[in-house]
Amino acid sequence: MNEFGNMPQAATDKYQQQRAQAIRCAAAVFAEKGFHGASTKDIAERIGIKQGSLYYYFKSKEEALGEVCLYGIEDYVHRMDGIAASEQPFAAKLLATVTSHLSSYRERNEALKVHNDERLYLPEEKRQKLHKLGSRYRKSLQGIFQEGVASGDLRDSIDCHFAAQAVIGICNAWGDIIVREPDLDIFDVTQKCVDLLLNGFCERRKNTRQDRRA
Amino acid sequence: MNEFGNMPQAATDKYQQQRAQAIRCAAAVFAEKGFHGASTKDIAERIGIKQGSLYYYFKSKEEALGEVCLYGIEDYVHRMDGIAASEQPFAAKLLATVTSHLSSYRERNEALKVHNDERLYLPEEKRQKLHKLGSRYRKSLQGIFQEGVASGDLRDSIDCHFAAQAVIGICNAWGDIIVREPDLDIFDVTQKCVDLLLNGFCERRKNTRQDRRA
DNA sequence: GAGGAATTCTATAGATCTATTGAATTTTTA
DNA sequence: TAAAAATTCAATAGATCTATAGAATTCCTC
Repeated sequence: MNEFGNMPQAATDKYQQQRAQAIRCAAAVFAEKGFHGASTKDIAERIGIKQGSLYYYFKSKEEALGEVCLYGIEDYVHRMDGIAASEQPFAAKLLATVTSHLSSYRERNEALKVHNDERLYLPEEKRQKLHKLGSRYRKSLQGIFQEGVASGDLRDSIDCHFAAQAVIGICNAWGDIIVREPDLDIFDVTQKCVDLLLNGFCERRKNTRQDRRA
Repeated sequence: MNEFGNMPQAATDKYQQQRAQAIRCAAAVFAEKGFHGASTKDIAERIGIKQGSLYYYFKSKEEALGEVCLYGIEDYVHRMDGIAASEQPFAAKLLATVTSHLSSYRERNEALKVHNDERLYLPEEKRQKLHKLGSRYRKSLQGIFQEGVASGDLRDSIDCHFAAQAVIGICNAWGDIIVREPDLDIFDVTQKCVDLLLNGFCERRKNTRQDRRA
């Protein structure tokens, strides 16, 4: 105990590292059992400490959930910012986006799953914060499509909102599969995904502009 | 009480109807709070009975979850069987599939959500049964794509497994949105979805075969 | 290695929650 | 309408689970 009781020493490096480890453990447990199905005992055991000690790192179970959710998406939201701001042609941005999204599933699949499935159990304020991050992601993606239309790479009849959500849907569906099947090649899936988005599945007489570029 | 204790009278029509109503209430509560987050008291209150009375309709909370999950997908799996077996051209089957999938979200969104998010908390046997239904759905959809390739409507370079999962991903993403936004027109979303799948988003010089048919 | 700071532990209060049991009530049947 | 069947209820055992408090232990620094 220290002069303030058992308050954590948020300033120290060691504390922050151990907390980060605790967040990853919590992610694994929440991903497996869900927020309400996972007990603080489960999480503590995964970390290798006793149940009560968990509260040295988190004020509550809910706070732990918040940290896991944030950890799950902060990374790929930031990568998305970079892609959207970069000076690449449309097709390259789309490819980078899909690769990034699918890679997130490999790297942080547990935390990402928790974010997708459990964030609604967070208190309003925290949920709002995550919602804003998600919106930023969707808007960036939608912006990429709008640029594609403006540059003439895409048909001007397409609905960019629909397109962005469709991409997210495909990436989430295949993200789950990628997690289940570790031998799957992300780049291979990415290629198929981009091919669908650009060209569709329909038989074609003539090569498209994209095909000729490749 | 009857001669067998308080056993439910599974044979009677009234019992089956009330049980069906209980399943729909359970679906709503599970959808809102998740399986572990929802208590039997919550479910009973939604039905309008006391907590203990719930066990007249379900052997356990887990059984209730199983019934909700089944209710969530049985309908659209069966509709899918019908579509796959029908004698329509490829594009019509694809359109029917997407419409059916999106409509399921409107009609049974709570149970469907529960199936998607909570079925992993079911005991092995029940989960297997649902998994088989899901597989049947995926295989039917994949089969439709294979027919499309065989008939020349689709490029023979496409990966039908990828295609089927992509369709499911898009439908799930847009299904969620459709539930949140009641004013959205399902047919409009369906059209955009099929257009993406057939033609992609890319600018095109020549009309495709599908376009000319329309 | 002594003293203070940081970390973990034990123990527990108090609030759930599931499932069971037998009684009470309502509905149906004769 | 009275008996029988079906449905609901109240009460509770027993097993959780979260969060707290203060003691015990480990770690670091001088």
